[in-house]
Amino acid sequence: MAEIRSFPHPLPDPLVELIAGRFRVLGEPMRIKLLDCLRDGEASVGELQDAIGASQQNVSKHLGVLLSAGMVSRTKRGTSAVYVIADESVFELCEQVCGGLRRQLSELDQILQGAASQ
Amino acid sequence: MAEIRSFPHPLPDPLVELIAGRFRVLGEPMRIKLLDCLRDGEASVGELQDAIGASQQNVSKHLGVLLSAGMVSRTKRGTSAVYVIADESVFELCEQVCGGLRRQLSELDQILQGAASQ
DNA sequence: ACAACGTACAACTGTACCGTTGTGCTAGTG
DNA sequence: CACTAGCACAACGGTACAGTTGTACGTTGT
Repeated sequence: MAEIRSFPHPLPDPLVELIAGRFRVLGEPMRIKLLDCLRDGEASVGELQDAIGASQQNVSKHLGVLLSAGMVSRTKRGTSAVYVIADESVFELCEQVCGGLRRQLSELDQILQGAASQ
Repeated sequence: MAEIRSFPHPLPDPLVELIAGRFRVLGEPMRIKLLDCLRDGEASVGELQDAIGASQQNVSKHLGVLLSAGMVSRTKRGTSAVYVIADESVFELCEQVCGGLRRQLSELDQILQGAASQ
C-alpha cells in the first residue's frame, strides 16, 4: 500500500488545479455510469446509450470529457466508436469513496442506535 | 491492494449520485487547498483564511461544504471555530489522483520522446 | 452593558456546465 | 451513386454553484 508521502506543502496552485479538475470529471453521475458500464469491457457509443438510456449526443459528449481526461480511450471500428477504460485506477477511487460512504453510514447508525437506547 | 469487492452492477442510481456528489466536493481547488492546509492538524477559520488568502466568508462557506460531506469536523473554541480532518481517506484519494496524473505525464513523455527520435 | 472580534448566514452577480436540438462527417449498404 | 447508420461538433436555454457584499449572532474583554 505504497504510502506516497512527501508531497510539497502547501500544494502548488497548478497541481491543486489538476487534482480538482480530475475530481470534477468524476463528479457527474452520467460519467460514473459510463465508467461503470465500461467495467465489463469495451463498448460502442450506441451500446452505452442503450445501457444508460440517454441521448446519443449526451453520451458522446461525456465520453469526450472522459477521453480528454485520459480515463478512456477510443478506437474507431467500422462506423462505430469503441471506448475502453484507459486508467483502471478510477475504480480504486470509486472504491475508496464507497468505503468512506460506508464508514459515514455506520457512524450514523451508531449515533442513531445510541440515541434510541437512551 | 484491496481487490474490487463485488459492487452491484450496474450501480444503482442513488449510489451513483452519492459517489458523484462526493467527487464533486473534491472538485473545487479551494476545498483541496483547505484539506491540504488541514494536513498539518487543526486550524481555525482565520488561520486558514490567512494561509490560503481568500475572504473569510468564502473560506467559511467551503468549510461548510466539507463539513456537510463529513470530511472535516468543527469544534467551537472560544470565539473561533476549529476544523479538523474527519476522514483521512481523502488524502489517499488525492494520492491516487496524483498517481494517475503521473502515469499520464510519463506516457506523454514517452510519446514525445518517440516522436522526437524519429 | 458595550465594543471588538471571529464566524456563519443571506442575497446577488457572473460563470461554468449539463442536456437538448440541429447539423455535418465518415463508413458501410443496396 | 444515393441512402442509411453511427458518431461528433456547435449553438442555445436552464440551472447549479463560486465569489462578493452585507449583516446577524455569540463570545471575550473593558
